[in-house]
Amino acid sequence: MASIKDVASRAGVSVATVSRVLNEHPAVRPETRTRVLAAVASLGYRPNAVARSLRTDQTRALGLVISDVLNPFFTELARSVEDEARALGYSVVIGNADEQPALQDHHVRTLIDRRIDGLLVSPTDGGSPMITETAREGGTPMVFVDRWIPGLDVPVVRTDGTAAVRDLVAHLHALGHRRIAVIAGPAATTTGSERVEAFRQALGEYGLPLPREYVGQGDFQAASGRRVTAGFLDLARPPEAIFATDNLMALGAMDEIRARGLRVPDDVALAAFDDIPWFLHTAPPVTAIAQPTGELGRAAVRALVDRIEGRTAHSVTLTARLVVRRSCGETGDGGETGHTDETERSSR
Amino acid sequence: MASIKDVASRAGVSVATVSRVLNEHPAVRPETRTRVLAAVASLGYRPNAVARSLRTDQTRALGLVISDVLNPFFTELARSVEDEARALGYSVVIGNADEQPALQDHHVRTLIDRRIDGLLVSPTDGGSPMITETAREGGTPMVFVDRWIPGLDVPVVRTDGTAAVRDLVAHLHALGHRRIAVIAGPAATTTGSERVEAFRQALGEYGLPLPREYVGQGDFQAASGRRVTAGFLDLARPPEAIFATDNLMALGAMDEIRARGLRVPDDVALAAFDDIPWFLHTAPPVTAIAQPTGELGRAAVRALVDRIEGRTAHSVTLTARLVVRRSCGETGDGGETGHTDETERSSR
DNA sequence: CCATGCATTGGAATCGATTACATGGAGAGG
DNA sequence: CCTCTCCATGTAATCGATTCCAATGCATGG
Repeated sequence: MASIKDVASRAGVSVATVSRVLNEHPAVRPETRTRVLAAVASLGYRPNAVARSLRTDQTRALGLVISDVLNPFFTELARSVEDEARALGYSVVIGNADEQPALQDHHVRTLIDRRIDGLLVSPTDGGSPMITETAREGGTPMVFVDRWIPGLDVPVVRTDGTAAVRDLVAHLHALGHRRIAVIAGPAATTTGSERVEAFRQALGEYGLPLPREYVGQGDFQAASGRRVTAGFLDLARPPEAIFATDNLMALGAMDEIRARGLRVPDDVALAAFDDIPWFLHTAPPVTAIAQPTGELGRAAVRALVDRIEGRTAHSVTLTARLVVRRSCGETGDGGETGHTDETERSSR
Repeated sequence: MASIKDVASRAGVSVATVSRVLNEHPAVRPETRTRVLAAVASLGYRPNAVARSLRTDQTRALGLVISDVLNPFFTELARSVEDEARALGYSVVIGNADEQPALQDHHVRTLIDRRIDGLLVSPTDGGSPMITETAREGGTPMVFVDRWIPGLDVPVVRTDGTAAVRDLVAHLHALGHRRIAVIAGPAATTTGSERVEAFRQALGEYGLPLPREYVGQGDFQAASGRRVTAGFLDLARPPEAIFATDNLMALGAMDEIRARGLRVPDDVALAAFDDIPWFLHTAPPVTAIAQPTGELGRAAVRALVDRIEGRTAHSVTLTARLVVRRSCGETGDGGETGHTDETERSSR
């Protein structure tokens, strides 16, 4: 592959001049500039980003360490992150932690070794040493997205779901449900604990209890949703409604309910945190709390790039909203009004 | 961040010795080795991958340019690619082409500028100049996955779906469907044309025609599936069954069918290419042709790494299989036997 | 006519590693 | 006791860019 030296000798100038042309330095005679550009074109020369990075100490790449790529929520997040990053001139290197702290650390370490300019993380656990350390040292700019680790001086871009959770409880209550259970995420993650907490509080506002046996411990994966749901359905007094704190666990819950020959919402109502296009097409369509995922990803990138480029980054909190479909029962007004605008979403 | 020089002076040796220790060069006295390792640990030194890459001319990173990350098929592919790459000591840099040739070229160019060791592509179009050029020059090892561009000397790792398509047609025929339409993908992609061709041929074996108006042109996105389906349903003699050549277009088809108040499979039967966990949970569960996605990704990485490391890479062709559910109608034997083993899949 | 200044350009150091080659010392063999 | 090896280590070149500083040339003004 042609290097800057080849271009220089082809154009009859020094490498310094070639570099200046390429970096649009003003002090280059137009005629020289043309000659250099011609040499560049004829050789098909492309600057070596590795060499440039070494010299300038910036890679124009961002790292994104995600909890689980197979979860459509994170897929969409990753996509919007990449979009915004590209718009700002950065590439994205993704690492999939698969909800495993060890894998997460591996990716963080690898990314830092590669000297990415900044790191976007939705932490899998509550206090990975690798992450807390890089946050403390402040060598690599970092921003948390979706989930975060308390007590660190790192901007957080996340969604507040408390209002939506309250709306959901109101919805369930209005439909007559009183015994409501929740499938929790890992307590070590903020989203895992916050959602349950918001739910417990909202139930309290309606004078509803959240007994211990109605809180099942999941891990944000479908299998755990199924296991927890099995436990609920085996209770002497099984719940009338189940709230899964993420979409994959809701999927597992549907599996288990269906496997027992029960029906949603007739036998058990079901709702989920994190809306995804597919929820429109399940039987029945699932009532879910929707995060502004695209905006979340874009805001996270902007915050990170602010930090990288020396501006002050601010935390951002967006709000989730309830999308009522049919998995909790029919409301008086017929539930969802029409399919048309919802379809727009799944078709992007 | 500490550099190799810092380690050297801390350990009282030269940088060469430090480098030898780090690269497990045998000619280092054990005592020296210990001293260096101690310095490394006390400084928390990590080698700068950028500098190393510049010198060794390898980045230990693979590029993956994917047609559409939001498509669960490609998400799963990306995940398995990352898994296998990590196992072999490589990182993966993903680029999402979003079915746009221009975006695809942008990513290919950026990745090559970053001097990735090899490139995995599922081409969006039939002959991007950027891709054909890099394939011809042979500078960066390349492997096609899922889709490919004919006429290039590039290994291809793909799935052969002709047998599964034939099974599908047999299934539809057995259920009494005779007027069967297909939603095609972009003709410029191999998967777009092959699937339709296999379908046409299988229909022929049953003496069924595939009239022009029963072939709708889609682009692998949900919206196009919806549009094409609308066209089908507006025909004087609408088809009894629709075969969508990818999962997103099947989703769009379901949208349109449902929006018209029609039912699957009673009014129109539906089948899709590419199985995904969600198809189990739609109403009704969708009959689909499943690719061995994980194996596809892993085989692609192995082929690419073979090429990178100087071994000869071989093309790989895996076979798809039909997964019968209920969206084409009930078979005599009751269709799917049970939910249990299928559930395993969605729970991974 | 000379000093000054500006516009261009080149030389060379530098980023952080790897590695060929040189060097010095110790032990072995004669 | 000298020389030849071999082992361990250091010196320095190198990868491909960027950028500071110096040098050159030409024009302008006094």
